[in-house]
Amino acid sequence: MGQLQKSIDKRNALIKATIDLVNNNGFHATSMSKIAKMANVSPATIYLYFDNKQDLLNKTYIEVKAIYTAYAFETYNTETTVELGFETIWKRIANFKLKDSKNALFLAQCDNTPIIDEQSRQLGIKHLQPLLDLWERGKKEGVIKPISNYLLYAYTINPLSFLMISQQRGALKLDKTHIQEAYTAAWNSIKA
Amino acid sequence: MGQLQKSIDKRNALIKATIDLVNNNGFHATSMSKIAKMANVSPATIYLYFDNKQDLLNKTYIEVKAIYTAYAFETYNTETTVELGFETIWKRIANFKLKDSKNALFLAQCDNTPIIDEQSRQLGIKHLQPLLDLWERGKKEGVIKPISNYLLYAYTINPLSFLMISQQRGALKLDKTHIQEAYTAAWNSIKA
DNA sequence: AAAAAAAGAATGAACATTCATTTTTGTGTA
DNA sequence: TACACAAAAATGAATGTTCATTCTTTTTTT
Repeated sequence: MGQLQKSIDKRNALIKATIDLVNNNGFHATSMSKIAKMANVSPATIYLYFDNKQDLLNKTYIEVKAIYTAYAFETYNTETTVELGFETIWKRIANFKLKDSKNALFLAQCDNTPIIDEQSRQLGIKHLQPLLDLWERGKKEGVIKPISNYLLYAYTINPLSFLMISQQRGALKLDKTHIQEAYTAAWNSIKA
Repeated sequence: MGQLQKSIDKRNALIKATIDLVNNNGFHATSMSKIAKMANVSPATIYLYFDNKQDLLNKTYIEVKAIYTAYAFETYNTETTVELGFETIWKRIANFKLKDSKNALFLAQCDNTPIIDEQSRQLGIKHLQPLLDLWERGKKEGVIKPISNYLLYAYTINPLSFLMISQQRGALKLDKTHIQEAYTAAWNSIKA
């Protein structure tokens, strides 16, 4: 294991610790010392990898967002029909939120609070471009209602965050049947 | 203006300041001194009205939630049809989120982070009971899909939070047309 | 003039960040 | 291979600040 690998491991440990602690206590109750302790590192070492606490949070957000969207679009092929393409992406996203709920919870928290820099937030949005493109095509083909992408997102993708948080809090147990029901509800709300 | 009135004014000022500061900076960056300053009060005075910072936040949450649900159900009449009843409640909620976006934003932030005590969160959920009752009736009458209340909430009410946050961030300008489109999408996703 | 409410200053803990050293790593030389 | 040694990485302790909360005194109310 070379030097570079070791550095990457340490960086990853810091990011993982940040996600865990922010998920459980929120950003405000997560100190640099706690992050350092959980990553088995000295507090001072964090500053070799990140400028400061805010920078650590922003970079963590961007990385998690990238993991999320890479997963979401992995099986998506731009050549398919709009309906099938949408189902493919939607189900990947649903799957991600259930399987990788730590990362999903972290994103939900960042997206609903002012803890992330606006610049990092904008950067995160760009990753969703393939889905926006698909929706534009769907509207042109008359398969999807001619409404704004914000409404499309609000009624198809965003509800998954709510369900994931509910499940995380133990209020709800989602299985394959629920996922299919949820997909049907999502598609019904936006199909032309 | 008697003593009691004066106390209530001060308490209200503290709650208002808490909402404003948490909305703009998040809970972690909101200090008791700043809250006191914004409410024109000494930091020590806060402790005459609230046990501590967490208590202040919990009580603020409960109060805002009560304002929200009082508004949501104000024009609702349990005697109407499920469809009309749902439309009535949904549009009141939409209206609240647009007109009283400060309070709505505060609730969204509390509902998506661990800053609120679980006990206060549970208390807040109880306020929605009339809507849950309506949904149960709708399922019995076969007007609404036989799916869990979590799914019903996720696809009808929760998207409004996303739209409100997007509007708040200046990414979106919602008008009456959008509201009607959003309502149609919401209803389409849950109607039997 | 007693009681209640409010105030500002004080306190001690916790925090983000920096600093002075120590440890580890990589490299050129025998 | 073994060693010296410079550069890089990592550390624990120190720093100065900020914070929630409390304490003592002052102001207001009855």
